[in-house]
Amino acid sequence: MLEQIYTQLKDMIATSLSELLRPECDAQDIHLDIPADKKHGEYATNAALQSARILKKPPMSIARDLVSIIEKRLADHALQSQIKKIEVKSPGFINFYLSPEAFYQVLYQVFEKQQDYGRCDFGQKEKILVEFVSANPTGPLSVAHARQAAVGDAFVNILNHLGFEASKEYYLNDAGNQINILAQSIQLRAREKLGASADFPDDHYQGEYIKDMAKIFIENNNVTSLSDLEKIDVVIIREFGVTYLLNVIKQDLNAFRVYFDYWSHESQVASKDKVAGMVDYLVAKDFIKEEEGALWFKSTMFGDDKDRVLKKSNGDYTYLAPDIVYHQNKFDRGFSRVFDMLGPDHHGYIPRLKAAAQALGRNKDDIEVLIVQLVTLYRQGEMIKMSTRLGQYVTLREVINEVGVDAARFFFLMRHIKVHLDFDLELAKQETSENPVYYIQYAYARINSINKKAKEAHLTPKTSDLSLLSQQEEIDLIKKIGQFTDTLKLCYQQYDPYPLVSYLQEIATIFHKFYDCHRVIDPDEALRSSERLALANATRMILANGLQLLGLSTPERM
RNA sequence: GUCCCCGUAGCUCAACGGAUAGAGUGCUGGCCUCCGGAGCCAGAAAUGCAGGUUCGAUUCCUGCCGGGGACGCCA
Repeated sequence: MLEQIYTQLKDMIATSLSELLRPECDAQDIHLDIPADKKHGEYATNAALQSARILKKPPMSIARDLVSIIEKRLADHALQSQIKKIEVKSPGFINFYLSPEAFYQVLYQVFEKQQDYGRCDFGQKEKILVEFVSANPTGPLSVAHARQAAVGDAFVNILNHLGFEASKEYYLNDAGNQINILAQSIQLRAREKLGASADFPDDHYQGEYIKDMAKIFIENNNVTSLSDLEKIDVVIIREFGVTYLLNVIKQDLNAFRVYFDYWSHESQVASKDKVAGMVDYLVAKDFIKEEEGALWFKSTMFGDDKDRVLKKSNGDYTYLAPDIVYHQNKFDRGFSRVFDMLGPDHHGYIPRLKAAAQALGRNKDDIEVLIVQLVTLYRQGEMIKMSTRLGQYVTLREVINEVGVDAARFFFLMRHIKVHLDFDLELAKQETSENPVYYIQYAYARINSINKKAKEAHLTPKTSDLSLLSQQEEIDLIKKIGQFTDTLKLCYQQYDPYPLVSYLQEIATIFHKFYDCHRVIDPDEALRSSERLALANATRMILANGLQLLGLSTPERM
């Protein structure tokens, strides 16, 4: 409802302004904002300030002219009953104050839509594929992957709530060079187990889990001697390794409550012949050049700063080649836009991907790359050093075991994706009472507690006379509830679920204040109690929806 | 050398180009005869430096200083 008022009001300001500007020029973009300070009303526009230069008049006088036009138009408009007051404030802002009736619509809507509140057709069912985590199956997931998992999962949930048809995809690099190294690593560790002393190269996977895998492999295949082992093709070991680690990864993700819609295997979607076919296509399009015995993708044609090797002089393809095939595959599957979540070390890869999109005949914005910055783990203020190569890193599983899924997911979500994240394990675990996720969940639990008391008192939520909700804290809460959908849209615009996190903290704060100032169940005022109960339950619905979108639980009690 | 991210309160972080720069934490002091004190209220405390664009800059642009990261015929 507030959304409708917002767009209608914005339209009205735009047309009124263009009346003022005529014939000089057309009205440009109108900004209608929600002021940070509620003293400035529910909405505010800077239209007068912006047109001061064009009209060569003082902003204040433009604002007054604009308001008189708006008021004239308002006279026979449906909006009139929704707007209580229009005010001009120095240096030229126009502030709009809504009538209480406008706010109360929000509550009706929440009760009507329940868990579907906030759903809209904003996304127009656009098919979007979000690929994230996509860690190579060469070891358990680390905390860096964990951040992507939490962010990607929440982001897709939000997109779907906004009316997109978004899916979660994990791309499994099961064909590259690193998989051969994985197989060799297992093989070497198996030899060691069987008594052979072998050098273990630095570029092989050093983690202890490789030794465990070697042991299991030996047992599963009844290998009792070195000669038994020699008879086994390394391909068998490779398959064992990938399958085993894929299973580990899936279990870790499930424990983290992240479930992917699709698992694409490089070996299938980008097989050697498909890659060769893609190269042929690019050659035919003249996007390929040959130099120093290698084939280069002429990505500079599409804005990249240098051309990129696609096929090495030794005949092998680089990572880029199957990746282009893979992205074609995504488009072939009917997705109109694809999002790739990558680590900051891949930011140089973005122009290559955008170039690829264009070489495939798509728009460069059909591939969007979301760079998720690194996570630094701390324990009691001490930084934990990690190295993937040495197999020294904290796994997702360890974080889950130590701080729990809710706290872990929340910590990964509590910063913009573009900034480094400091994650202090002790903070997430020990100071639970000061942990922001509990602050939000506590608000939810409190409402459940109120509901229990209400039931005992035979009170039910009612919205028959919402005008009883006139206290400042009540109005503040209703207004915040009305901003839920806008917040989700902001998440989409920023390609980041963070705004929802901050919104939930804010609404929890407002609720706690409301709770502290006013008794919901007031034995002396049954009628008002019912209305307040309705307000509390609308808040409960928002908290539940928001927490669920972020993949956080909604504990009835704490 | 080129590119990316970040410099805001003691610490960790906010602020679609807007009005008096907000939270948490820590510090000081208050609040349950009552729906859960994992809560609420009050106080002190900040935009790295120099220019530019703008009616208006923490935000955008340029340069500098400082911190982190990336720049392979690796994946």
